[in-house]
Amino acid sequence: MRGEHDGRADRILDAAKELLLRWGYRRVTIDEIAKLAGVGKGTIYLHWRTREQLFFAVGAREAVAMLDAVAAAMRADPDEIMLHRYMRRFFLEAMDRPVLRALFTRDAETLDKFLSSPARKPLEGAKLIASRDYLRVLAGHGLLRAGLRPEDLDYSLPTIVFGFFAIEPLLPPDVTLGLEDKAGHLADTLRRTFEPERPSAREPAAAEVVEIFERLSRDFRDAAYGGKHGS
Amino acid sequence: MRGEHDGRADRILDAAKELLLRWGYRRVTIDEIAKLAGVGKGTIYLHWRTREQLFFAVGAREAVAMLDAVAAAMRADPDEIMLHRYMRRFFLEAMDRPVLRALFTRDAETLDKFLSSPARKPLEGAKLIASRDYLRVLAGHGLLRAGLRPEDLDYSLPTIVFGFFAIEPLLPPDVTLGLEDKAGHLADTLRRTFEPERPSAREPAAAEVVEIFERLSRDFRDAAYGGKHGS
DNA sequence: TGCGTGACCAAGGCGCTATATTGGTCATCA
DNA sequence: TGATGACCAATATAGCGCCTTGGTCACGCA
Repeated sequence: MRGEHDGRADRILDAAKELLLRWGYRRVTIDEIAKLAGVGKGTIYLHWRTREQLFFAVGAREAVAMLDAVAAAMRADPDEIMLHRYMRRFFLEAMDRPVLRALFTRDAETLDKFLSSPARKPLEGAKLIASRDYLRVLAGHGLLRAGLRPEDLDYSLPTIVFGFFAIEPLLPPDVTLGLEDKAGHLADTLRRTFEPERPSAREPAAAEVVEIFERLSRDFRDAAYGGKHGS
Repeated sequence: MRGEHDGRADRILDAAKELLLRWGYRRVTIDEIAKLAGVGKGTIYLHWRTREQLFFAVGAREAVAMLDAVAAAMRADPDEIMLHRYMRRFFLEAMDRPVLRALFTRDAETLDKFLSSPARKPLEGAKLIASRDYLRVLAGHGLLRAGLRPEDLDYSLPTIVFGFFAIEPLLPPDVTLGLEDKAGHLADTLRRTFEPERPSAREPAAAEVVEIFERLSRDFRDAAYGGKHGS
């Protein structure tokens, strides 16, 4: 059931994404997606079991693109693996991708019921924001505050990051602050709260961290295209 | 039009609050409130112009109670004026008051349309979380990080605090963390992000700060009982 | 004589039925 | 043997009276 990679799945995901952003989750029908993608309706169900799974795949593919950008940046500059640098990029990359922006800012207009749908679960939450593995590597290399254990971040880190995303739809329209500024404030908060004043060298940890994000990216890719086999 | 303080307004607000918490904003009718308060329906409109204003007053009165508790704590212990101590108490006091908890966690079940109603505006936002005046006093007495101006906090501070409230309804039911722990994490974040490592003495600023919160409390009290005259 | 009241009214909400839409299946076809 | 679209049950929507309810105000009681 896997293997036919003529890009048909991507054409379908492209169609679903475009219609999602144009009309919002509730108004997009499978028939429309099939027509726009140039396939029969049944074909969609050869790739994903349900409508929900299909839209989950749309999000997962965006996450893959973002994670790949993150990993590339880390390969180019090891400093980028620092928690505050990573989350800064995370924020910027996510806000630049309409689907992820809608997801993280909980845009009810676009996502509607999808916000509370079970298929979303693997996408949301701490898993994506910062895997336990990543934090363990940081801690192991002296890149987190002394005495701070990865599990200490389970609550604080996602909560702080969540705030910066969730506040977006509530900001008055006349805020002069740009995305870069906001990302900068987020990074500053995380650096002061979770990182040591004089961190160790980043290079020793870089390869390991990059590998973690590459694996995360593969996981999301598998989840997106292999949705047939459940989450 | 002001002056009859036989506690009638409070009886009405008590009734509105009880019904609000029991049934949610949408299901509570003015008739029910009047009956429970033991007054005629028209009497309610002698105090507030609209249903919205009445419910705003319910929230404002809760805010008054919270601000009074805050001011009392500051009077008892000047250390309490520190930003991280204040916000710790703010979080705990707000989460302990069902109406404020619903307001700050954006509990849609309870508040429904009231969440987006215009009458809410004076209640929400940075005004309540930390007035510019308060931050100016802190800065003036060396209780904020050097070089940090009050307006630098306009975005970061409410955003961080908002995150800790707004994450609440999204937390899995099995989180073992208690309110005190959460408040502690919030305080820790704010202290490390916004306060100096070795802050000056608090006493010199205490009286000024207390006065600011007392004034804020009075403003909310006026807004609650004098709703007839607009927000 | 002026505060408090509840009958009153327009406006919006709610339930009900009939109709249309649509997610998902599967017999059929190339 | 993979792709398709007619088909179906389930759900959403539109239409439409009826009922509820926010807000007013003429009246009467203290």
